[in-house]
Amino acid sequence: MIYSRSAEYAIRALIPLAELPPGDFALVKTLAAETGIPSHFLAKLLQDLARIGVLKSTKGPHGGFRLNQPPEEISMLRIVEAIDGPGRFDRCLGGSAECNEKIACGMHDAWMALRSRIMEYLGGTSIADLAKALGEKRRLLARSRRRGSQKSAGRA
Amino acid sequence: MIYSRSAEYAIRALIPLAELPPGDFALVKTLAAETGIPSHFLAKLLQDLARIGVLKSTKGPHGGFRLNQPPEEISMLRIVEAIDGPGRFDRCLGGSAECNEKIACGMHDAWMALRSRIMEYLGGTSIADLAKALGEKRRLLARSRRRGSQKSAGRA
DNA sequence: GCGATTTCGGATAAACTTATATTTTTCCCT
DNA sequence: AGGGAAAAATATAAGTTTATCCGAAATCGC
Repeated sequence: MIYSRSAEYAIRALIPLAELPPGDFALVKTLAAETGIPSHFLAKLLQDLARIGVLKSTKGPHGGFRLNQPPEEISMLRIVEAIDGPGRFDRCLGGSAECNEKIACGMHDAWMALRSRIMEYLGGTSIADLAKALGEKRRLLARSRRRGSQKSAGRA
Repeated sequence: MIYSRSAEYAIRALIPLAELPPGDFALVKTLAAETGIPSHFLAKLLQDLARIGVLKSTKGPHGGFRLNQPPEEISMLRIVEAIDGPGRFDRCLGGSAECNEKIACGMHDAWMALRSRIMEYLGGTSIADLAKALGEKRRLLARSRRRGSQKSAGRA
């Protein structure tokens, strides 16, 4: 995997949050049920995201979590760095702590190319993008299910 | 990181093995000293690689480890799969155990594109490639370290 | 203010990865 | 055959990630 499971959870939970009517709060319990993530664990992750300003939390009745900024402005990279710590992709595949042109490492150049691909993707994809892609996919699936056979496809 | 530290160690240790005169055995202790990898831990990794046939080991005096096949035929992917287990990149970034066209996942398509890049790199790069790239880099560094006297002669 | 609801934060623990130490087995050489 | 060298196997420990639990603090409705 490219990032930790924790980061994966965080990103996954942000999508339903992005689909919420702006301003609405969601309960951790609800998000956990929707995504299948252990709720207490998710709570901690969301707290971390609240701490860095991505989410807003309120306690008490009608409380919960909501986005604290437009989903377009939240990149996957930001979440990965918040959860896994920064510099996750800085270390060269060869292992040198800091690999550069001045260090003997046969992987450096190829890794940098691949790395930039990864960073482009993570940095260039926002939660809004993910939510939108998911919505389209859901529509597509619903349509093909209506139109196609009654035979149900395998569930996961 | 893209793969585990264990896999990183294994790949790193294979490079000096590939640079050895064909047939020669290297001691774990020597490899560990050269690469800076904890020797006992490296021993375990090399044992794993011997088990899957990438390395050949012999005990006793003049024993040690050597490649069991040409380094051109050992891809990084093979090592990563041997050490980290197969399917490390099968899981979609969104978390679905098996993500495909039939499952609602907003990341699937983008991830598949990125994933194929990664697989291409890991699958397409052999230990021989790494050793060669490293050798070239070492030569280049040595030359530029002898700097001062003349501008680079432009020879390859 | 009071009680209900809900997050927050700390403590704990299970699982996995990484690392080390020790013993056993195998093999070569004399 | 016997002694020594080296990997193999096993056990243990440390560290990190993942997961769970619980009490405290905050907020709301009354």
